[in-house]
Amino acid sequence: MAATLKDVAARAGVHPSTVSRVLRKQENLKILDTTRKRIFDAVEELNYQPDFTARALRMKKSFTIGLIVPDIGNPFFSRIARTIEQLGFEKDYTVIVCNTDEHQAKENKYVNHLLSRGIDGLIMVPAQDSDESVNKVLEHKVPLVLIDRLFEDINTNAVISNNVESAYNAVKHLVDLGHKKVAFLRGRNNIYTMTKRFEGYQKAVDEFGLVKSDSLIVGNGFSFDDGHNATTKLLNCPEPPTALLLTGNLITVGAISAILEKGLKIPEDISVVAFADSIFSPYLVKPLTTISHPLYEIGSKAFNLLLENIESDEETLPPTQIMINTQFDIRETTGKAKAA
Amino acid sequence: MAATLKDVAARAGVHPSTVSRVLRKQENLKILDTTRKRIFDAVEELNYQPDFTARALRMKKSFTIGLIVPDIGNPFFSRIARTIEQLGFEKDYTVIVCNTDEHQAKENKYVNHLLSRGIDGLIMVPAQDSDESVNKVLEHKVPLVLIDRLFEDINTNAVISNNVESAYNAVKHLVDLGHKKVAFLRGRNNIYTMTKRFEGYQKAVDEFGLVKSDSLIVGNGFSFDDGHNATTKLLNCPEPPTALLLTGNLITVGAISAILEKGLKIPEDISVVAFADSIFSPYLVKPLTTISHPLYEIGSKAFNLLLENIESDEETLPPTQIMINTQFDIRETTGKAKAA
DNA sequence: CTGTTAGCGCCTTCAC
DNA sequence: GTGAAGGCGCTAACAG
Repeated sequence: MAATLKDVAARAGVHPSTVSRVLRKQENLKILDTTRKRIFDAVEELNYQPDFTARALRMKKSFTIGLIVPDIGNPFFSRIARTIEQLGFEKDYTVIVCNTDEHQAKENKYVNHLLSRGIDGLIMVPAQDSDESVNKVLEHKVPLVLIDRLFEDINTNAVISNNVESAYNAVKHLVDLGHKKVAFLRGRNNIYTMTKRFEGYQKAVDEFGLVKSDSLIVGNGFSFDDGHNATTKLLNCPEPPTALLLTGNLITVGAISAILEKGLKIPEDISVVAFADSIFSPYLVKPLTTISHPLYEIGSKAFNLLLENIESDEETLPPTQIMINTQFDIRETTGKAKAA
Repeated sequence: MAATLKDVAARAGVHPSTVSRVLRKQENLKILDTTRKRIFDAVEELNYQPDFTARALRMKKSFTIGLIVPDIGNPFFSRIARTIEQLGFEKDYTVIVCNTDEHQAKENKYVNHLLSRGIDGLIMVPAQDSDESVNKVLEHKVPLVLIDRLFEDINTNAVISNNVESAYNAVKHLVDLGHKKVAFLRGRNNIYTMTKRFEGYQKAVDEFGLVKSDSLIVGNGFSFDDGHNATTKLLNCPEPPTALLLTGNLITVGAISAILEKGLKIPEDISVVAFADSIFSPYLVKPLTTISHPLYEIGSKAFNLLLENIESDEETLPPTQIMINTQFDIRETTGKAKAA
């Protein structure tokens, strides 16, 4: 078994509490003479490491934060996670990663679990079927920062993107290229980002007098298959759209695969703009025109906001919402609309 | 503050230990009469959740496993992490994710930290500058499974790939296409996978009488820039290679960008085979010929092996090493060698 | 079947 | 400056 405070104390010939003090107190707040050396020697010899669990129990502070995301396998989330973990490391916080797979039930289970673990704070991308778990966290007065999605009727800390504007600009770009019929491939319905992006899409459709039809709004999931199926369905229409607005990494890959399977050319036959954050985007079949996120910025803003809340003496700070601008890169998957 | 066992006990008019038992013991092993109901009611009313930290301290079991990888932002690792987390969830284990960035110092710090946290097991991709941290984990008798890399002189559990064979086959494929001058872009040196892949490369070079030159062995890092710079250097040679064997996701993106910047065509001017695990691989400039890993399989094999070790009564089980075969997909980045 | 007692390893009063 | 005592919330061993 690992050495304990008591062991160190015995070996150094002092009381455990003394060891505890020496090991933790700032180097010399209350100066100790040679005891100090004896203790450090003992620590060295016994290879003593304080027991984190015991300390957490006693201090009601775990130096642990939770990170709940839909899918850490998705580059968007994994790169944000990377940043958060890295900044946490610098501040001695450790992060527990949880995937909800967009399931509310999993999210609830995780939230309960993390709460009972005594995490110091939580960063999460809510699955958003309900606000149950968010409220639970709030009730427990555990610092919380939402990323990418939020509930408009709950005032929480959040780091989100300018979805409406991003989608609007993307469609406008297509309009400038002569497109009149633009499809919107949404991920799961009722998700904040989707609602907002759809809002931007709609606004542009109305403003520029594009073809408006429910048949152009397709998809209901974030996976490769979701993207593939929705696109296939679209392309099988008698008069398919000439451009696609894709709303996620995996959806994008699925859509591209469906287009290629159909033997269509991008952008000659169909243009594509995607919300995508893969490092591979610029090197696809055709370099992909994307709306991408400054992932490091999102991760670090979220982490710092959380840390502020954790370290604040106030029980709860007034919520802060940070808006991050996406980046729009016009590359080669968007081109002139085919003449009708 | 959250309710405690004592609170529940008081409210139910029983002793805390009784509550503890009722809440934990399998539904009816030793049957309790109406006390049970009183307790459950109290739990309900107080919204009681057991404190995980206290339980961990008492039971010396944290239901937590550590996962140390170089960079969770890299799809190879993030997708493995996803699997491990998911399987952990099913078994009530929670996972702490750590990025080493290939730095031994960070790895050591993390290992110490995780150990002092009392993790039940550890899955790691060692940074491999030294075996210090691996040995430390072993000393502490904490179940350990290595992924992707191992130390040949330390007998540990591990899930690795058939690197030698994979690299050999890739080069052979190039040879079949007429290539005589194949470059090897390695990631960080002294890393198990690199050594092995290089071994396969060398074997093929020797066996098929390819051009053998140190100038064809370039690169020393896993980043985009590493891939970009190494490739640029290669292409600036008076007689550049006609094919490249790339050994990582980011290296691949960097290499492709360098090739395109030079105005060269893939595969007409230069062929490319990559160890790559991005979902985007099939849809690159040219669909990428890849050696890819069954990531779910790697993650689940690793997790199950770890779980076996955690749950075993033996203090240490004999180490198991599992070899996983990569998949070779010939797509369109490899073509006939240019006539000299 | 349920209460009592003890203690996991640590930190924090409060004395001396 | 250092020791002693108590307890964070829980479980385990032993009584009854």
